[in-house]
Amino acid sequence: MPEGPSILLLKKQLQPFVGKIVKQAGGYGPMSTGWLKGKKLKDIQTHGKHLYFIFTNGVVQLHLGLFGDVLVNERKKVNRKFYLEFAHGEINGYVVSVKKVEGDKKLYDPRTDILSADFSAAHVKSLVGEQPEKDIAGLLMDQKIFAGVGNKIRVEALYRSGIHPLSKAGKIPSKVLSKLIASARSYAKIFYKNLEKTGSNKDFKAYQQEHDPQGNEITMKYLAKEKRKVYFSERKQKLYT
DNA sequence: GTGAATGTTAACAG
DNA sequence: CCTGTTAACATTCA
Repeated sequence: MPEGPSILLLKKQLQPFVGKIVKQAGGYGPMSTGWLKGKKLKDIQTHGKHLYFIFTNGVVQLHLGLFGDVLVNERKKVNRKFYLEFAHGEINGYVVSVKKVEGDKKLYDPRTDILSADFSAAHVKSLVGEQPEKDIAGLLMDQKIFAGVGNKIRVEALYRSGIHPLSKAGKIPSKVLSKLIASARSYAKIFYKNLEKTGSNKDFKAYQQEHDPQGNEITMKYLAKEKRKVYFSERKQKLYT
């Protein structure tokens, strides 16, 4: 379920709970939940694929992994990994990972979040510049550089900016790299809009396709190192080495 | 029944 | 100690 846009939509769906008091918290996860009872949910924030529940006495960081799901006022048959119950309604997390963030250290750097208003293309560009020897496909999945990018956004952003996934980051011309960063952001927004409208995103030009919209052949390559598949057009995406 | 899929992190080896 | 590889987590869909 989760790439950045799914998490952002989740935040929106959870807004009615902001400012409300937790009646009961729990779940079978390893994090203790006693400290949440009777506390007010001050705010909900996101960064990339992370969701944060902000309380006065701590922060709960939630991640959905590959199979995670969060339901509002609904339950599945299996036990909840983490939940918050309020006087009216509840938030139920399944197969999520949860941990408490202690103290008031900075939670994240919004400049790297492709869905944040504070995103900084210049900052991300300089981070990419620090690892010129790496393949661009690998860096796109690095959450410290491109927070919120998942396999789908990666594949589509590379296709839309005409870059071969195995290009060396340092060999990509500055202008082209800027285009890639812009593509990642704009595709994430399309992704979000589709989720909001229809509940799913199937707007793919390359991901899991055999041909692109112009009929060009799409190649699938299995990246053994990360155990993920990338899809691209040999003809339209230039390999920089 | 089988296999694949939007992801991270802990544990281990070297 | 640092770095890279492997296992674990556990669900839904085709």
